[in-house]
Amino acid sequence: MSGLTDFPLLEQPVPAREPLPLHLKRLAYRCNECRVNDLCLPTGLPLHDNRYLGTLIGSRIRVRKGAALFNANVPLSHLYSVYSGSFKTNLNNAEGQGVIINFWMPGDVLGLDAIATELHVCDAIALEDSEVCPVPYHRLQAVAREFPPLQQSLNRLMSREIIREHERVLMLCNLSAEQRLASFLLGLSRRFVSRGYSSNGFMLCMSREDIASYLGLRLETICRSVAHLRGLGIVNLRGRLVEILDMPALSALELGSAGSYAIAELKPVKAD
Amino acid sequence: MSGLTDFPLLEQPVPAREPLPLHLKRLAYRCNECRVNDLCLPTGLPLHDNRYLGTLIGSRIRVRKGAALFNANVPLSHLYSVYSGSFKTNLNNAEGQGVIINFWMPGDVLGLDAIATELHVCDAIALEDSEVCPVPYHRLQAVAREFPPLQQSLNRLMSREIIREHERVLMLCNLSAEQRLASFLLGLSRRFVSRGYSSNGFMLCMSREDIASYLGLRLETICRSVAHLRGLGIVNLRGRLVEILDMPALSALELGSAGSYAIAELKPVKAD
DNA sequence: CGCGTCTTTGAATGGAATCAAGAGCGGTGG
DNA sequence: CCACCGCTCTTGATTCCATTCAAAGACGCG
Repeated sequence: MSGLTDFPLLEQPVPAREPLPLHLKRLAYRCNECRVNDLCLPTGLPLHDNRYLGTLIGSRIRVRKGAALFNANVPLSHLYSVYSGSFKTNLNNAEGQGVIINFWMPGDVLGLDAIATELHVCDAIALEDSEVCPVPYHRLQAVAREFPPLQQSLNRLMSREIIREHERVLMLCNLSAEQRLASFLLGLSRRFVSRGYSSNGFMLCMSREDIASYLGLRLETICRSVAHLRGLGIVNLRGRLVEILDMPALSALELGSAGSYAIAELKPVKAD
Repeated sequence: MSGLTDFPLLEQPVPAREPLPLHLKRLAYRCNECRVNDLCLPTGLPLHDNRYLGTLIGSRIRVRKGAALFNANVPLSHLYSVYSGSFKTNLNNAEGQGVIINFWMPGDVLGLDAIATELHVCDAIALEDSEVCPVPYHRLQAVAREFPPLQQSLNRLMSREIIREHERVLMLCNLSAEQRLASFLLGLSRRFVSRGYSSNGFMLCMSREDIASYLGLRLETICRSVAHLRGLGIVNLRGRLVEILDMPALSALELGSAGSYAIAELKPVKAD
């Protein structure tokens, strides 16, 4: 609204090909060395060019397990990129009904849904002790104006979030409880892989109730579905420790009986 | 990617305060006189300034009832703003299961979900003979670079779409069939109001099956819920003609029995 | 160890899906 | 004008899956 005058940095924009002033270099380096920069805002930017980002991102913030990173109806000041740990975002209506909108892992950017109104719409709660990189939103806008690839990256993040919600709706409308759970585990697995972790062994950072809320079910239904998958020998899931034993079978489950994998042939296996 | 060279217009950007060349004026005028420009891309732009938009928006395209404006997996060339008529967008998975992602009315902008991959993810089908204003996407990016309020407007549209999906998920996870229908009718009503139409009398442009898909239900369930609301004397809904008889009661239904409006007191009314 | 929280499992219930049949509606053509 | 057709919509009977209510077990933490 008020133009660029709030951001003295931008009145002398950094020339793209000249060496950076020292005070920028230190911060810029942070993104370059970050393990998840390819998932975060720098997505698609040439790495040597995220000097622009470096001028943006403040020092990391620690959030204790159970604490809120932000709450609904609070003005949007920063977007937050998860550096370590994990979060859930929660949408509540006036009557106290709520759902978990998403779980967020390192590299994910929180707060995009607040851009429309400049008020947060969700509560963001840390699922474990976590760290985030704060990105001052108005400054981001200004920098993105000077550096179009950054704007593009932001556009893509928002669009991808729309698509993710599309897929969630598809799940909620078409899949049974067990299919939803299979889909959830596969989704987590893929996300761990893209962060360099194992695809078939990982730790859940959320409770059964959180999973239920995310999948549009009750926690008892999650327990029953877990028990069933365990009985089929597809996953070994005890407490929050997940081990996927038969990835193809899990994928077949997610897709429903139409899949090429013959689910009917899976026999229950006695757990020892 | 390829910079500005594809867009000769932008190599001599229009100075913000000088009179527009004639060839721009004609098109710009179109947005100014459009009945829904305040819902569309020009949202929040000073009207005298949507000269920039005028350079963007091509002449309107007509789409026949039942025809596709675009299909999934097709490269994103344009965003489309609905000028008249209405559309549905459909997301299908590999197994042929699908859902309706949204219904689109004049002023709504279609295609934002394609920005991440530059491929459309949905099919967009006209529900009646319709007209859209095509907005070439790459040109839009370039113009938005020169004219930041336009970029802001685009950001807000995307963010609002994320929020809309949040609310849809909340509905799918928490509301009964009848509450979903109430919520759907109220949503339509509000959208008609913001377009200058009656809040309590309108025509549905979609079939029962489309409504069912949107609400995560079966078409028989829609029929039953409609019959029940009719029996309660809350709506007069016959075929595709909707008349909301008791708006407060409908709102109370949407919110569930926790609302201040005493649903229990509503007695079934004999239809004549 | 004891407490509270989270998780598991069981039995009964209920709401929406499914299966099935018939009614209404609009368009077409004789 | 009416008969016919296809499509959408409506209603009924039954089934099934997830919810609800309930109680006990496991786990982590002070």
